[in-house]
Amino acid sequence: MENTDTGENQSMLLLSELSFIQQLATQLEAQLREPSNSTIEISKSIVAQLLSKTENSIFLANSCGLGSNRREPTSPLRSASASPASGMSQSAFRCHDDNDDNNNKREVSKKRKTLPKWRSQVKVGSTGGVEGPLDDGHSWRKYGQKDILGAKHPRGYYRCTYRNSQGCQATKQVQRTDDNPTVFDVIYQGTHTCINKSNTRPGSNISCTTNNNNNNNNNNINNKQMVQSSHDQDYLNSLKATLTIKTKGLGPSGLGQQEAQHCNSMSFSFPSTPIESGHVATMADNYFPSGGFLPSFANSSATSESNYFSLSPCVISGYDTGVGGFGLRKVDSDLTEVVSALSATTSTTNSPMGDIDPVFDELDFDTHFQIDTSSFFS
DNA sequence: GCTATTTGACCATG
DNA sequence: CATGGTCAAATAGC
Repeated sequence: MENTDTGENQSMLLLSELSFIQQLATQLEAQLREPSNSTIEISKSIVAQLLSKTENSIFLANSCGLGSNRREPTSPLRSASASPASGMSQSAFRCHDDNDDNNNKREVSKKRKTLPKWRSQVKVGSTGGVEGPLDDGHSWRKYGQKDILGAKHPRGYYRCTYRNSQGCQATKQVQRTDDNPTVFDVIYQGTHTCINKSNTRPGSNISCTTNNNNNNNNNNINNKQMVQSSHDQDYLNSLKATLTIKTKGLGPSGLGQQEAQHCNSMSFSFPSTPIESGHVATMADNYFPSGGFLPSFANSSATSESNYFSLSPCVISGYDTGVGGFGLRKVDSDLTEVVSALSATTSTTNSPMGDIDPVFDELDFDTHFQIDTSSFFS
């Protein structure tokens, strides 16, 4: 139905993104014009946002069909065969042409998604704590489990509980690592477009905007996005003020290259007061070129401990070399039991949020989008 | 009775 | 053809 409406909203969103990019560029220029001792940091932040917003804009343009290819990833790793049969990718990203849903219903779903992905590693308590860590602030429903070749543990497949009611396309795969039973690999796919009512944690959906623009949320989404955009800077600044970043194992000096930096694990210590997930999200937004695609780190579950996560991309040794373009090293793992238990106790508070290692799926951005995250906060 | 999970089957992809 | 991702019927739990 309101296809055009949705399209317009997408366009509006795109415009707002572009507008924001312009503002950022202006700010950057101003910074460079009047350098201060914080210029570098600020500039980096701005650049990060620029990248993020640019990517976002590209994505929006593609998903809205502004480009010739409706959704041609900037680096078509996995979707190399974006064959016409890729009904899923289309429907998953459908911007305003979902009226043929009825026709493709079945076909659609079994297609592999080409939604943006990112990976997190979540560590649970060594005590086998099933609690908390996987509660990322969203409600997930398990829809499958699969034994993965070479992995000791099966992989669990989850989708947003509100998939049906709100059309939220977010999914995640959870797998326990072989190496460390307390560590789970979580691969998020797509962003939440749902309004998670059960989740009272503020901001858990803060940036569920970019890809799947559904139904009637468009206006809200649009607004949200715009608001968020206008606050990104503030968020970033406040984050810089409040975050304590510890870089393990490597001195900042030694890292000349992005790669090196990627191999450094960084951990962020949030203030004892649970940070607003909105902030987290925004930070993630700034960190992740994918812009709106952020994992719900906001492991908000009222756990103070959860306000900690670390980035250690190097854990992902197989960055983008592996399977199907999602460069994840196949971590053998399985999460299922834990997750199952979790789903029953998602509200548990003692979630020692483990390590979250965001890895961006090449799907939507090129490798040059790698951002020197280690220097954002210092 | 409703909702979530389990699990075998189906299907796309490489 | 092997593998991984998803569906949907059966089952379990509340």
